[in-house]
Amino acid sequence: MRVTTSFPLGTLRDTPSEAEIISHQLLLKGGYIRRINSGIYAYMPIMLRVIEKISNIIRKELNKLGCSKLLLPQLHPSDLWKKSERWEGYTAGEGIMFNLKDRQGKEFGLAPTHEEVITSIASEIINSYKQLPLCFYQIQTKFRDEIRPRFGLMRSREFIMKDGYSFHSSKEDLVSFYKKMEIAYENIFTNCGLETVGVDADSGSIGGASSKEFMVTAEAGEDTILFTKSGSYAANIEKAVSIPNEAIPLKTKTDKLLETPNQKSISDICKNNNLDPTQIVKVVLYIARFEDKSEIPILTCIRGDQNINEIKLHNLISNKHSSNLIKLNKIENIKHIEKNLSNLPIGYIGPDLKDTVINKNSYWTKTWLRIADYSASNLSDFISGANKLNFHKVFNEFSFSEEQFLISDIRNAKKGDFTIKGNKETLREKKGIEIGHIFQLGQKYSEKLNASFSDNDGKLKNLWMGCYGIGVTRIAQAAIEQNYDENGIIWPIQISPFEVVIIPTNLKDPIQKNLTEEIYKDFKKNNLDVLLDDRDERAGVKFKDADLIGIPFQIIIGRDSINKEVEFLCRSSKNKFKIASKNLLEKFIYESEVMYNKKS
RNA sequence: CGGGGCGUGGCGCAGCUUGGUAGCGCGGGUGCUUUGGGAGCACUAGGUCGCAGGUUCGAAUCCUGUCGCCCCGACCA
Repeated sequence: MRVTTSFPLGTLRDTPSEAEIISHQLLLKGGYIRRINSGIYAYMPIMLRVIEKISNIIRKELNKLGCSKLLLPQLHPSDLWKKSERWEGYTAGEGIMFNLKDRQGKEFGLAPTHEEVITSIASEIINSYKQLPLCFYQIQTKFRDEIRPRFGLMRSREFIMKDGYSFHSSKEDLVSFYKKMEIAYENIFTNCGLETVGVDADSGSIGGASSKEFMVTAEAGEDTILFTKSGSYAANIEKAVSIPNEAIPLKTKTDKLLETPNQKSISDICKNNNLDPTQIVKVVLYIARFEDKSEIPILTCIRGDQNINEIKLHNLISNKHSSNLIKLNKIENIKHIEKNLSNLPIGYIGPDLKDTVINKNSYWTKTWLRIADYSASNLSDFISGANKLNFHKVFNEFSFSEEQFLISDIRNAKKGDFTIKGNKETLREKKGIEIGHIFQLGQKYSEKLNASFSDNDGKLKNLWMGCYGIGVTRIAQAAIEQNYDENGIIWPIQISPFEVVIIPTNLKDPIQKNLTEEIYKDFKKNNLDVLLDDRDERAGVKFKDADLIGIPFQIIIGRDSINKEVEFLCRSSKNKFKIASKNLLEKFIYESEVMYNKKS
């Protein structure tokens, strides 16, 4: 490609002020993307080449696994989503699905994901176990009306994703395919030149049993991952389990009230009464709203030094209830409290808070769903709220009985905790960017959408499903977050828009011009990804742009042209040397092979 | 949704406090010089100052409303 005739660069001299993180700044400054609206970007020609490289790597690996590529519609009729019972949750309130009506008044959603559509198709074309397993995938734009789009392509409202869906006749087959997919994913990310970590993950609103996320570790990441040094354990903090530090036993052994005026926080109580946070049980109230419009008040207990993991809590409540849990809010809004609760001593609530505080005329369920984390239920002597303003209470031999409490893990694991593996390893913490996620969905969608097949025993059974996502545009940005320097991007060669850029320093010199053309044609003839910066610009401008856009190799054609010599420069190592032009092609092929193999 | 910030030419910004009809740097165009790390000089094009009201002889500037964007949080997978 020639910059002047077919490949305009569009680099910027100043960084647009909207960009906060380095990868976003470099994408904008390098002319890769342009913002059209909040979370909506145009991919410029140079960006599209990166996207296509990533797509090709994905396609090769998935085809090896026997997956078939297809393309599904993006406009989905609401009835499909109503069948899976996700329409309300995805459109109402803070749902993320853009939705609209056609001229007939029929409702549609703009696809954030494709489980419904693919399951509906699979149910039509799969009749027999003999057709299984099958895996379909597509690479396509997804739409999500994010509450807060940010960081460029990291969390945008329109983004390109590879999503794949597999169908199986048994759970065992699903599990074995899932494991193959896990390896395929590792290959894909390695082939993209990325360093990733696989972690146990929450399966979220997609649903399903087992799930694993692939993370690019980077400071700018929005997820927190907990892991051990040895690699024996790695999980997203949303899912991570651990053993908290030991509690300090409470000395006071008698039931009594503790006057604690204006001591609403754990730290206040500890400071004023010479207590340790591990001697306190913290009670947090929530209200859970379900798809069927019912609302259940939740009372949670956890040890004072620990924090509630609302995702675990969400999943726990969701599993205990037949309708979908749409929203879980802390009870802290004064208007809500006044409307539904009476005599609630905020800041002084204990695990034995009476059901009678819930107003008779409230539309909430009239009993608390009481949930205790293990860290609380393991305590029998502790301090907690006395359910009386300005008083706490010593609880002595209190029992979190299973009749009254749902006892479970609803705690946030944190760095420094011991793992549950019993090997005395402690957890470390890093930020990560989620670029891939694989799920064992099970039969959730095949049941709801009635997708069944005849098994070899002649019985009609529901399909077993897996689903597998990769954020294509997110990979591109994550790769930059992992590979840049003060001059710009340093692409891994596997996903770089070009493998090499030719920079003639003075095209007015006929000797340089001729040599440039000679070399460019030679590279083209050998099917190499080569960009020729044939602009009538000063050399410095072209050097700056070449560094900024981050092509891994640069060929500089200058004064030494007279001797048929050029310079060959490696963007990442900054190594630069002179070479006779007749040896250039061979040298380049060798060096690029080394670079490809180094990471893949 | 809560908190903070910002909307002035393609990009980055100043001007606003104290109203007088818009400016700087980069970028664009033309010419000459220059030519290995974002060149110099000269000329030049380009903006109804987010939008709508209001105050005033006069509004980028003051007032009211509104829209949008960015950041932090809530939330979300």
